[in-house]
Amino acid sequence: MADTTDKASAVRIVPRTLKGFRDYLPEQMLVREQLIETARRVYRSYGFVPIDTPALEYLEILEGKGGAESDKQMYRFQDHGGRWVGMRFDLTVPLARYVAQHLGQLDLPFKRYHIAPVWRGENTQRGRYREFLQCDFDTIGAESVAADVETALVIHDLMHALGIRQFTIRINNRMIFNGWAERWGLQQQAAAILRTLDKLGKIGPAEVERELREVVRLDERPAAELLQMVTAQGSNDELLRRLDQWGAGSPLSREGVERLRQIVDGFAAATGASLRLKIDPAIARGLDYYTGPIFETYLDELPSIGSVCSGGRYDDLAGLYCRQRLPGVGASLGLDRLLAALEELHLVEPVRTAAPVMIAFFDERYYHPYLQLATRLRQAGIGVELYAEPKKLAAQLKYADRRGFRYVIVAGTDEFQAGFCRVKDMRSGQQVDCSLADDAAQLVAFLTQALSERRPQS
RNA sequence: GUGGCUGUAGCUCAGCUGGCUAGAGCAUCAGAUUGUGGCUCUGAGGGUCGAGGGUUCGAAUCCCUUCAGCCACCCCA
Repeated sequence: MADTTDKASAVRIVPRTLKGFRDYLPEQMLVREQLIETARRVYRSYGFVPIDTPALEYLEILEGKGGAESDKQMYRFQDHGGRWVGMRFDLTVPLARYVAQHLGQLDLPFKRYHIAPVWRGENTQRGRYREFLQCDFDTIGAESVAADVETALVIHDLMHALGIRQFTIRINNRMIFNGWAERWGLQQQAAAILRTLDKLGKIGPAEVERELREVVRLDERPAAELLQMVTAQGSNDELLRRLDQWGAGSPLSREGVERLRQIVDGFAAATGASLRLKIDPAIARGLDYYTGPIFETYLDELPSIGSVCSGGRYDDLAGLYCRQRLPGVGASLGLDRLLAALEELHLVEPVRTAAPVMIAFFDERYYHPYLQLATRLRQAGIGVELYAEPKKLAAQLKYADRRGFRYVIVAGTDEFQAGFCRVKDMRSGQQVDCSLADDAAQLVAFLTQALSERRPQS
């Protein structure tokens, strides 16, 4: 028809995606899903339960909760009913609303995990997108250090389960800083000071001091004192001792140091390996709502990509939505950033198939027997893909090779008439014959055995 | 959001100061090998030179705008 022709030659819409928003190819999704599954397993192993919340919230719920910066980055608009709404930029603020709203139905301490996308309209960079997946876990309504220790432990187990061996959880306690600010009457400038401190790793102590003096307008003595604390180096024990001396003039600071000590001790007791948790007085974190211990997790081999799992304690987040004071502690795994890092470090094994076995669609006349064989194997719990069309065997094997199938089943007239099929191991190239008698029992047994053998871990 | 670099085939890139029908490697498809992949050889297909506009006899090449990616600042997962 003329219409069709016109349509084909008419202006085509350019297929494209928004800046910072991405499509995921199957091989990427297979890895993503695997990581998500791992995170889920670890969270559940500590008793965290899943929740979900809407992507969209009333603007008043989200506004002003993550500091001025997240307000600027938030996607906001009026919906069809003229309501001002915003897309969530993290999972912590929605959690606060959620807890306040459902307090009656929740058992405290409430331990939940939440794996969902969040949106931030900031400039993109490697490992930094406008839509990305966060994997949060938090404990609400527990003030004890036990919840802090557990947060560190979950991060530790998480990294381990994700196959990452070279990582460091850096920990600090905001109370130490807050005690200092209190002593000097600088609570008002706290946020600005923290923001400057956060640059320490990048611009160095001298620049930070200069900025503290000139931009934040600190006097010489408090600035020098702060620098002394923040640049302290040494083992966890040494740092605890020094920080304790340093904060001697402030009960709050000393309490913070003591808490840090308890976390380090608890972590060591649980893991027997305290090296992964390192006290770092320079960790500041820009987010305003943290009040206690704070965590950042860096990959030792790629620190430049930033923290892949961060969090901390906030003692009054839900206070904005309800009267009850609800302390909480938790952290967030940045799955997309982690994945970008793993890819760069070549730590992701490319997987292109979801099923390990392929049946070659080799002879059209045996279509039904192929279907029956596939069904039989699936019933036995073996993932099977029947090649989508009858085609040259060489092409099918090539496809199987590229997609990474472990085994290909080849059967044509000769085999079916003799009652067996050939099973080709795609790695070794070797073939074995399996009888199809007795509902293909031999084939099922062979594949079950072969696939259960653990792949050698890289 | 501000500044810098980049954008040529599915991928990685070449194409010098504007000038023949825009190339290579890998990948794809076909054949050599009518029922056996990864190697080899032969051949084929595939390009709005990111998009739009401008300068010019002539633009992948120069200018402007725009979109996207990367890097720095900022902030952060």
